[in-house]
Amino acid sequence: MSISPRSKSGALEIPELDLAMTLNSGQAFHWTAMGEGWTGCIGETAVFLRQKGDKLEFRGIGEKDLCHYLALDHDLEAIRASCDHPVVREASLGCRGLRILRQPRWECLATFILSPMKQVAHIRQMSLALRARFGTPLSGTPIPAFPSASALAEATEQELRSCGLGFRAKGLLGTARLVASGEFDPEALSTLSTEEARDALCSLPGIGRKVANCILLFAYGRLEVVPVDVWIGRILGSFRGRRKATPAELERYGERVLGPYAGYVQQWLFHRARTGLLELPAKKSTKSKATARTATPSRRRIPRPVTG
DNA sequence: TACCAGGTGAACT
DNA sequence: AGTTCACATGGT
Repeated sequence: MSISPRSKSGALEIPELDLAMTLNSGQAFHWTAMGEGWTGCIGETAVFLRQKGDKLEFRGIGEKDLCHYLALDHDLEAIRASCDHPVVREASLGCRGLRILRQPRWECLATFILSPMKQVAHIRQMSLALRARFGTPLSGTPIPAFPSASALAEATEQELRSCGLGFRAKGLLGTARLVASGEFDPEALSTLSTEEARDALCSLPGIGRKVANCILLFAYGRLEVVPVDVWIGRILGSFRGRRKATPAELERYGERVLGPYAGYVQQWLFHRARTGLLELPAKKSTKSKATARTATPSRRRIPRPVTG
């Protein structure tokens, strides 16, 4: 793999990073395992990454940009300490090293328009198809960047559908046109409050509350927001008890119970549930807590997803 | 085959 | 303001 032959490279000592878990946790969808490392790109820059223990080797990108993308400045220990819910504690320990990335705005925004009613593996397929078809290959590599808004705005809905987007093609095309024309500027959201930025995102076709929250979390560093998808809905519902709740109620509940870094907590729960490792206390056991802790049959497991 | 997936938007009560 | 429905695709 020839990534930027004589460009930047090096190695970093990382206190706490699980690169594989981070790149596979349903935030970014384009990283590909290559041998013991990962190839992909950060914005318009082709990148190779490899983690060996506490050492992170990188090629193609400068240290500063890499640290920004991987959010190595997030204090994970403090974030773990910010929520003392017993189920969260267990999930947080199982997700040590999982970091919420700082993704390029347009790329993250467009990719999450692909996400409704799709599994992570399918979002990956669609995003890779868009890159292959509409993205420009990065210098000297077979890796295409995510297509610009202009590139997608010039496509037809049928062309987008041919990448497997289904009904999502219309929203992506409409949003790409608004961004390409300058009518909507993703960069301008960074100075707005979270509420204002969310309203702005929700004005775009194909973006509702949940997708807007994903974008705010994964591209704008709004670590307090809680995207409520089917998984988080189930989990928060089980935290609350059997009473049925609207998505809005679950989101408010999550913001309150999961603490100031609710977005991080949500990501731990999502990742553990999706990989089949999250167990929840039985909803109303007649047994004592001590019994419930050791007797595994009294615990309820969140159903495993259809794996992709 | 039937069911599900990091939902949204429009049309209903 | 809450509920219901259509919307594409691919995997188990």
